[in-house]
Amino acid sequence: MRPDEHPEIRQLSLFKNIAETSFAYLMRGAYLQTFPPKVDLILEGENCDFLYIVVEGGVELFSSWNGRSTTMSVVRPLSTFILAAAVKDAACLMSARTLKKTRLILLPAVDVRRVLETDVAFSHAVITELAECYRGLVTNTKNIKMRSSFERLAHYLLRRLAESNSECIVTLEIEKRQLASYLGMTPENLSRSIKKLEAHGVKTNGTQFEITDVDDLRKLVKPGHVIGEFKSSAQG
Amino acid sequence: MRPDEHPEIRQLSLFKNIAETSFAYLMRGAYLQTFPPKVDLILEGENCDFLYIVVEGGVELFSSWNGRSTTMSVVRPLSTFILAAAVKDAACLMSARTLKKTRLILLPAVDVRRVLETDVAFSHAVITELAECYRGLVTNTKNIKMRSSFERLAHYLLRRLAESNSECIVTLEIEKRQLASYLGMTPENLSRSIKKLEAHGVKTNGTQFEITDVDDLRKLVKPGHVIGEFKSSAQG
DNA sequence: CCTTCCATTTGACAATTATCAATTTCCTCT
DNA sequence: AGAGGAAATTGATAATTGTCAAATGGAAGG
Repeated sequence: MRPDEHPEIRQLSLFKNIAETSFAYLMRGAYLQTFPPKVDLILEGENCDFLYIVVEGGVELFSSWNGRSTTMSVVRPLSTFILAAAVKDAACLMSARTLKKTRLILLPAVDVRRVLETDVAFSHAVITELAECYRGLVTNTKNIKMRSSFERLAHYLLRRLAESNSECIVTLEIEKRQLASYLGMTPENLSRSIKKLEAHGVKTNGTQFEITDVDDLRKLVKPGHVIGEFKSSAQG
Repeated sequence: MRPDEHPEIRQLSLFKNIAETSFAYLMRGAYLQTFPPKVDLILEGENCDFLYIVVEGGVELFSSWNGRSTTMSVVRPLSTFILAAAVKDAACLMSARTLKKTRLILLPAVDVRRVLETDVAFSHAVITELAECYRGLVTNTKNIKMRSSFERLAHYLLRRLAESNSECIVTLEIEKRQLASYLGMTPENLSRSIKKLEAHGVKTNGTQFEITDVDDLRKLVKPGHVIGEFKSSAQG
């Protein structure tokens, strides 16, 4: 891939401060590839050969066991995923599939580990990234263990609202059954929870959510204090 | 603290390969301190001033929200905790308290970040450590989301059995209510689950568990394939 | 040795969440 | 536009998990 093909990825926190030669080295071995929707990219248990960058589209990280399956995270542009496995040269703990048509950059994990050895700035960026992924997951785990599914939905909406430009509109960017899986509930119960939200200042219409009474939602979520900062996603 | 006072900590993967001067620098600012049981060490939300090393005893990492509380991890000697917050100079996402009389080494987080800037070997060790913590938490999250509380208990026992020297004996090193919280269930339900285990090749006596039929347990846990590697704990 | 306290256990019950089946709605493809 | 298929919703029911209260047991301290 030509390094200048997607100049925006140079701005990723992982690459922003690394040496030009390091970046060029990484780009030399990089693929740019476009995948259709619902394509499996990674099967958990397999060794991790690439660090992935989502340039366009979206990728779902999920896990399956014994007939069950759960969405761990949804990765949007521009971000990387499966960094932890790539640097450790270890088996992936999550599977990955495209949500829709998706453009990805694949960096060979060997190259990543190689640059890690030579570029201190890259090491530091990886440390920061991993620490953020870890802390995102900590918040996630706290959510799952301490909040009910209804509260998790409310929390999710507030988080999305904080990320959005709008004062009161949140538009889901994933299907509801994937949201349900991410939140650790069934699609049926998500449906019922969404209905219950109407009693708490949220009007819904398909994938659109209008928060008419933020304070009411906040009463459910009780953010700020400790548990859930409004950012982070965790996709190491 | 005298660097030679606890030579074993030099063998921690975090410090094993760092320069002598780096290690000495870290030790120069280090405290060695002994705490009684049930002492609060960290309150989540507060900024993180130290990287902690458990030399003796045990520390519980937990989180509280809205009257609820959950054990996130139990840290045993010799390990560090709260690394992610320390390197990021960020607020702690978990609280910490001693389980029993505990001897800790406190490394000022500023010193840790300082050495990070100068010692490449330390950077690499931190990367590995953070990646492992992250992956531990991923496994944890998968457990909580895909297994029932009874299955989580069975999984926990097998994990502890794998760590132990014994062929068939597992001795709990934490109180049952803490185990319950760690596993995401109530003490009452843990009690009932332990009883249910007797039908699956486990004899119990207080904190002692004798696994008389490992295969039966394995049938419940279905390990190996993907979900749960038998190590890791996650205490970034 | 006894007392006291607290963890654990047990039982009854309630709340939450999942499952199954049947529609309905929405999206895509022709 | 219409048909087909998948997603979402709804209702009924079951399973899991949590809550409350009481009884038991074990460990620490006098």
